[in-house]
Amino acid sequence: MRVSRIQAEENRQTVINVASRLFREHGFDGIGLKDLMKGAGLTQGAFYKQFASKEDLAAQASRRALESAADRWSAAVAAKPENPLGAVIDFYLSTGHREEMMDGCPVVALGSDAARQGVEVKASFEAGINEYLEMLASWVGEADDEEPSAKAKAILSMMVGAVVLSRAVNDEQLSKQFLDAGANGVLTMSSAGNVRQEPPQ
Amino acid sequence: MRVSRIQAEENRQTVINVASRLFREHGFDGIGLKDLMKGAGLTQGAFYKQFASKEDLAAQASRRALESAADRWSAAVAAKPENPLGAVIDFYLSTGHREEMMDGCPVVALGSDAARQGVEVKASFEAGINEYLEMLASWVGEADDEEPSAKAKAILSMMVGAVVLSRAVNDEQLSKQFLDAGANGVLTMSSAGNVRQEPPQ
DNA sequence: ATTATCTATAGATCTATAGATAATGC
DNA sequence: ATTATCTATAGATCTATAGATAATGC
Repeated sequence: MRVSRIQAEENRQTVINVASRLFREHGFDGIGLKDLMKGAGLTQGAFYKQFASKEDLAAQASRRALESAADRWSAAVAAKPENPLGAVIDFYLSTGHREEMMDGCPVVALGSDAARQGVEVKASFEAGINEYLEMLASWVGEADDEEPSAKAKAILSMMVGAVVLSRAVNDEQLSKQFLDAGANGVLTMSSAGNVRQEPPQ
Repeated sequence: MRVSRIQAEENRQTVINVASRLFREHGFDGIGLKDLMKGAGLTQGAFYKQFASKEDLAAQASRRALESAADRWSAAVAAKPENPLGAVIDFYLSTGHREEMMDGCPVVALGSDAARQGVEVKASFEAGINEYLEMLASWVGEADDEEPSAKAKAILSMMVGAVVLSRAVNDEQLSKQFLDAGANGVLTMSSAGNVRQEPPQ
């Protein structure tokens, strides 16, 4: 029954990977420890030797999900380095991304739920969101702006909102229009002038 | 024990109103029938004479939540009719809205979860989202555009995403920046030229 | 007579813990 | 000897149903 330390650590990583997908698919409250462990080929009894609590796993799975999402951005850019923003928009605001909740952006899949979680889960989201922002800011560089990432924040907001909205409606046409309007909106924003960081007025 | 039909219908409405707030606060899976009914001053036993299932209540509570959110937009506009978009931005992208999940926009509070629900819940969201879009489109009117609401969809996406992101992070400064960058981004979008509806390229 | 709501409960599931087992690691 | 995982279970909670009760509505 006992496995080597190396195998045990590998099992732990598998649980985190599986949870990062199943939480996105079903929500933090939509799946139990039994099914999470089963997805990793283990039984629920092994859970508390690996994690302190379900919330602990939620935080680690969120971190893993955000990391893998940022990797996907990087991969898209690597395949089309002459137009990084276009490359990311192409898949992020696609019907493919809309359909694959389990492998898609965790901010879209779990953003509303993250608001109700503790500081550990939010820290995982914050780290991933900052990675997104760094990439975006480097692609939509603003010349001499006191807050260089304001435009990046507006763009990320539009991207996240567009996919959330596209998933929340039945009407396929309306859903697709959110993705397309979002894509064009991001391009409009990226070529627009400075976006101030301070409150309006 | 039995109450009049009028009282019974009133109780039903109270349950829907309570649920529309408690679902936003805790998520669809984060609160049970017992507590939902308790919030309306009833016991869980009365539930199935009022609703077919928990999902049925979720659909009706979602509809109610979206209606009340649209009413709030209207109220903000009525108080400042010379600048309707500014009036809505002022409260939607405020720290006040960020904090009050229970009375805030249900697309932000439950958008990620709505993607996992059935057609009835999504129909409730779709109806409310279309109301939002109609209002926005009338304020950012595009002259002669084949898809008059593309800009409205981009703006709504940015608004929703900005509040989702502002709630998903711990860092108060970063959180506030999403709201402010979103507000300025909406203004940039609203004064920008036409936003096409078709996919980019 | 009908019925809105109540108490009680069935049956499933949830998180977390306890003790057994069998392999690792010293 | 230690420990990673297993089976089993405690105790709480979940959705949904059943039958009792007491008031309405005919």
